[in-house]
Amino acid sequence: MTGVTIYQVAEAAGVSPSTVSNLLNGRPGRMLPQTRKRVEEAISQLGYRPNRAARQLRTGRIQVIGLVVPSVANPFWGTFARHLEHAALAEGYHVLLCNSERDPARERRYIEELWSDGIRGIVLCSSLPSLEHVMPLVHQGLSLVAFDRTAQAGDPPSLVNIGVDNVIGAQLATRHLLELGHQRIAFVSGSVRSVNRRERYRGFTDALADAGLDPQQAIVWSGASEEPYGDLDVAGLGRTAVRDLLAGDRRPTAIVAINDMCALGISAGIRDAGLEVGRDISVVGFDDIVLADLASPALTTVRQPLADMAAEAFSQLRERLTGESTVGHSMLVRPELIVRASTGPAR
Amino acid sequence: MTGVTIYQVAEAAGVSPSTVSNLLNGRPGRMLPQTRKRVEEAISQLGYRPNRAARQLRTGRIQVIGLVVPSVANPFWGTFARHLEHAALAEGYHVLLCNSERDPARERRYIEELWSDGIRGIVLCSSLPSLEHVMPLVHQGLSLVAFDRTAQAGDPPSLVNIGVDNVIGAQLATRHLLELGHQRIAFVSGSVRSVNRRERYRGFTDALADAGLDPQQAIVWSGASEEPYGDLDVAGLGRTAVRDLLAGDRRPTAIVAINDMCALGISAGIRDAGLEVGRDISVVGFDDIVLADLASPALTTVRQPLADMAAEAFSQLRERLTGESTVGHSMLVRPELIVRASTGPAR
DNA sequence: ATTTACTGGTGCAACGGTGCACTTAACCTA
DNA sequence: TAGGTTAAGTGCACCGTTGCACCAGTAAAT
Repeated sequence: MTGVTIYQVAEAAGVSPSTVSNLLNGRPGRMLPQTRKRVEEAISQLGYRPNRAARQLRTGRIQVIGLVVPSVANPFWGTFARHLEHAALAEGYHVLLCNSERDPARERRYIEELWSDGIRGIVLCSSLPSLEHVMPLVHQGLSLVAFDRTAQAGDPPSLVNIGVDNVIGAQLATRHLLELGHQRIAFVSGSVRSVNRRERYRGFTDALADAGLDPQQAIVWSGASEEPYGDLDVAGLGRTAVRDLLAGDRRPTAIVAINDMCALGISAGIRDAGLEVGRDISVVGFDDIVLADLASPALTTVRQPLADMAAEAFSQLRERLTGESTVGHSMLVRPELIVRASTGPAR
Repeated sequence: MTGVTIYQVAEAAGVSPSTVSNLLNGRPGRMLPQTRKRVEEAISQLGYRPNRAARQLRTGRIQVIGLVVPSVANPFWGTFARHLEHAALAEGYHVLLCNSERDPARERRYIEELWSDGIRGIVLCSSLPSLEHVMPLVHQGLSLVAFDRTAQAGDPPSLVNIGVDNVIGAQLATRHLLELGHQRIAFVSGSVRSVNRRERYRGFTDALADAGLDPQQAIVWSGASEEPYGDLDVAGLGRTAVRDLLAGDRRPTAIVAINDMCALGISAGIRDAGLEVGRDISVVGFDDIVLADLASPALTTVRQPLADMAAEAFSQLRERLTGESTVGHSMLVRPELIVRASTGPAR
C-alpha cells in the first residue's frame, strides 16, 4: 500500500541504510563509484522516494512554504500564487494555499496550523495594518514575508516587506487624468482600513495638490460600511459607487479606482447609466490584471510587476529559511502606468 | 526555537504521554474528569500543538490533499481552487497547490512528489485524455478525483470523475444562437486534444444537426498549431481567431467559444475590427467566470456550478481517503445558460 | 475468600530517515 | 615494525506520536 523504505533499498544494494542516506544527502564521496552505482540502481529499480514526514521529523526541515492570500478567485492573487509557486518549484519547494477572505481570525488560525504542520516560512498577503496576531510565532522562529504591505512601526525586525510603491502608482494614475484635463476626479475604494488603500489615497491627494487642486474638495467614495467585503465583491462595489456618484451633485469626469476589479465594476456601472467609458467618464485601475487588456474599452491601469515580485518574495523567504540572511527590510517596487482606452481627454 | 512536545505537556499535567495522546485522539473516557482537565490546562498553557510530521509518520495519515490545475492565474481555476480549499478547510484538510501549465511531464512530476510527501488524495484537473502517467500510483493506493474530464475506457476502477455535461452545455449555447436566427456560427477553441473540447464540439455539431444544418459546413477555428498553449494565452487566441474569421469568405454572425477567457478575447477581437459584440457578431462563452458579468457587453455564457462541484470533489475524495467508499463513478453536472448582452438577433 | 470485571491509567515498540561517532582494512612513512 | 593517515562504510540513538498490551486497584459476583 505504501512506499519503499530506505531499508529495502539498502538490502537490495547490499549496503547499510546509512550508505543510502549518505548518497541521498550529498555525501557521495564516502563510497566507491561501484557502490554508488549499485545504490542508485536499487533506488530507481524499486522506485524509492524518501518519506518526507520521516525526514522532516528527523531534520526539522520541510520544503513547503505557506501562502496566505485573501482569495485566489481574484485574478490578481491567482496570478501571484501561480508565480510564487513557479519560483518555489524551481528550488524544490511546494506551496500550501490558504484563502483568508480578509478575515483576521481565519488568517491567524491558518498561520498557526501551518506552524504546527512544521512550516516555517510564509508569504502573507494580509490587508491588516498590524501583524500582532502572528507576532508570537515570528518570535518562535517563523519567517514571514509580507506582500502588498509597507512597513509599520512595531514590525518584527526580521520581517521582509515586498510591495509596489502605492503612493507613486496612484500619483501616476491621477496625474495622467489631470494631464488629460480632468478636474473633478473621484477616488473609489471599499474598506478604508487597508494599508494599501491609505497609500493609494495619499498618492491621489498628493497629485491633486501638486496640480493646485484642493484635496479637501476631492470626491471620495468608500463603500457604505466598515464591514469586511469579499475580494470579488469589490467589482459590485464599483458598480454601486457609480450609481451614487452620478446621483450626486458633483459628478466626476474621471475616476481613480482602488484596483482593476473595482475599475471593471465601475466601467460596468458607467455603461449601466448609458454613458461611455473613456469618453464620458475616464477610469483608471490598479494592478494590470490579465483582463485589463481584454476589457472593453481596454483598461488604463498601473501595472505591478507581479512575476518579479513573486520571485523576490520566494527568494527572500528561502534565504531566511536557510539562514543565509536574517535581517528584515522593505522592498518598494516602482509601478508603471499602462495607458489604454478607458481614459480620454475631459470634455 | 521549535515546539512544545507531548512530553512537556505530560510532565506539566503529572501524567504520562500516553494519557495526553489518549485525550488528543478521542479516548477521553479513559481518564477522570479532573485528570482530563489538568491535561487540557497544560495543553493550553504551554500552547501545545501536535507535531504533524511525527503524527503522520506514525499513523500514515495526513490531512493534506493535492490540487493540480493548469494555472490558478486563470480565474476559472482560481475560483475552483478557492471553493475546494474552503470545503477542505471545513473538514480540517489543507490544500497543496500545483500549477501544471498543461504540461504532462510537470503534472506527472507533481503527482509523484505529492505521493512522496505522503499525500494520498489528489484532485486532478488535467486536460489529458489518458491518465496512464498516474496509473502506477493509483494502483499503489492513490485516491484520485478527476475534474472537468469524462470517463474513458481504461480508467482505474476507483476513479471518480466530476465535471459539467459539456455536450449539453454546448448544445444550450448553440441552440440559443440558432433561436436568435443565426446560421453561420463558428466554433473557436485552442488545442484540439482536450477531452472537454471534443465534447463541447460535439454538443455544437449536435445542435446544428438538430436544426437541420450540416455540421460539415460549420466554421471551426482551432488555433494554428498543436503546441500546448498557456491557459491565459487562450484569450489572445480568441483575438487572433476573429482576425482570421473576418478575413475569410464565410464570416460568421455568431461564435461559440470554448470558454469565457476565449470569449473575452473574441470580444476584444471583434471590437478591434470596429464591430459591435452582440449586434454585429454574437458571442457565447462557457464557465461563467466572475468577469463574464463585468465584461462589456456582459457575456452570455454557460454556467458551471463551481462551488457545488468543488464541494462534491472534496467530499468524494475524503470518502475515499477514509475508506468510507472505494468504488469509482462519474458525476455529470447539468450546466445552465446565462443570457446576457453579448448575444443578439441575427441581422 | 477467590474469581471476574471494570476503571484509570502507563510502558513500549514502532513509524522512516539522519548524521555523528565509530570501525576496519589498506596504505604510507620514518 | 610501530605509528599514523585515509578511505569506505556501518551502528545507533534520536526526532514526536500513537495505540496496543499490559498493570494496579477497587467493586461486584460467586
